[in-house]
Amino acid sequence: MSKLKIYNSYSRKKELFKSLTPGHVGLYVCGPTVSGESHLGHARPYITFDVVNRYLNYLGYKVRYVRNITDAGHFEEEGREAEDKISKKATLEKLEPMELVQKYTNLFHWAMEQFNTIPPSIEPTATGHIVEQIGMIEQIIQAGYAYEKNGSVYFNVKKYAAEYDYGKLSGRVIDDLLETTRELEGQEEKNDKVDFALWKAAAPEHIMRWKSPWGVGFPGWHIECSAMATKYLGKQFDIHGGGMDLMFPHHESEMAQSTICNHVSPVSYWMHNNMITINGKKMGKSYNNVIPLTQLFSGNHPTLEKAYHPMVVRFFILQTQYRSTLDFSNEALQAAEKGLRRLLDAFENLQKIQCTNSIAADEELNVKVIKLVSELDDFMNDDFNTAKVLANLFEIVPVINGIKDKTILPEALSSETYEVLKKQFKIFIVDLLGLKNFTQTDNETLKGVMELLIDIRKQAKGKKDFATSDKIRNQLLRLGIVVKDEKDGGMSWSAETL
RNA sequence: GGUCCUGUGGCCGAGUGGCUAGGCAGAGCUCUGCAAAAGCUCCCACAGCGGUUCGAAUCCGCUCGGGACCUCCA
Repeated sequence: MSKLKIYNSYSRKKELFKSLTPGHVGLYVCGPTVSGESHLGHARPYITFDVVNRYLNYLGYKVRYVRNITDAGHFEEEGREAEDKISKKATLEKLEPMELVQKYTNLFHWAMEQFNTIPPSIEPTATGHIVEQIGMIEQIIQAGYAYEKNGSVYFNVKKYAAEYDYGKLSGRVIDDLLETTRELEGQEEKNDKVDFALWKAAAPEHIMRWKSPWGVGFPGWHIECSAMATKYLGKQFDIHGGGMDLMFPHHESEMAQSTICNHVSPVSYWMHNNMITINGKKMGKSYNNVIPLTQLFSGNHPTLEKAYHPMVVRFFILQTQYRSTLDFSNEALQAAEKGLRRLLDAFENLQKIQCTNSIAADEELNVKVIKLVSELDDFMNDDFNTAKVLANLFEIVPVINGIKDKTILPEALSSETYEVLKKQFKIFIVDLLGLKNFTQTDNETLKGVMELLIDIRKQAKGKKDFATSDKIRNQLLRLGIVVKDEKDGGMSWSAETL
């Protein structure tokens, strides 16, 4: 079998994965800023790295998965507003900052549950780690790579870049950065425009504020990840994940801070997921084109033709390799919905197939199926190519359906093949891709009612009373319940969970 | 303006130089009381122009288009 390879943004190559501590993996993923509601774009990294987490577990690693909650608030362009995003919104909504943060944290957790993501092992908050952040800043100052100005502390990027490879991760050249013509306010404090804040002095109206050796203020954006990753994963850890848009300046700066404090480059493998686009443009608040998750699930948004179940969204995201952009459209989401339903139906039908013959009657088909299944691991090992995994699963779907419809004899495949099929389908669909049925069939009352209706319909059909049987089917359809006549005279039903 | 990425059939998307990706939609057929579902078949595309090669969607160059980052951003 192949071995896991991960595309490392730092080297821009796929590299064989080797964990620092045998049997263990440290995984850090940049979490949400809880100053507002999560949108579709945010869903991608959390679903992507959920699969990474699941797969590493499947490979037998004990994973410590750390994903932070940024609740301290970053600044609007430094100095421009003299208050951070969270405190500003709090005033508008007449809420306590922590009340606001709590609200969006809860909403985020709810959405993650809807997506069937496994919670991280540790979910540290920025506000809970002010002490560690201050400690790190002090170390950087002592090492001579930061300076204090009017109660704020800045990182000396030029000095760092002279000795280390600042810019390599994001493919940036310091000289180019210096030439950037963009004029920002509040830059005059910095010795150099490429320097970034480690600590910012808080203006009087700034609500979120902490005491520090440099006065009352709040931490810079990048330092929280350095502090929390170091605290929970150590000076060096295996994988750091996040969206591509965080590569610069966030991850670049994070790497610089950690390198100075810990005397070693912190991360073995940097992983970055690509963006979700809408009409070709990145979904982001600056573009005013975001679709909040609550609205995506409810369908209550001008661009949405209908509601999309979280499982459909998850499937939609996994149908693409995580390093490619993924374009949102109603058409694409609806295609995903149909595809997912077909896959899950086949998965369910697979469980029902019974077969005991040890020799496959159709050797060619048997070999083909075994090949398709055995490739699944290779695809995951190739930088988590869930798109290819799904493609192979879909290639097996007609075989399963054919057996169910008796156009293919169950004996075509050997019992051993069925065992492998059932086992691997369960592992990949349920355990690794985290997909689950999104139709409702476990409500006991509904079940009872449906049993009755199906019984009546069967009787009607038996008497060729098609008016009655069609009435039942059509009325139920209007309620979102689909009744299907099976080949053997039986009837099945499924209902939307909405 | 700088740096980087990208352009695949009606839509979404895999693609390691040679072999049908896959999903959805569309057409036909089979099954069915009719549907739905399912199965089979068809639609065999790689922005354009050059080049390298026995052979290129895949490598190189140019042109055109799209995007990301350089500022908060998943």
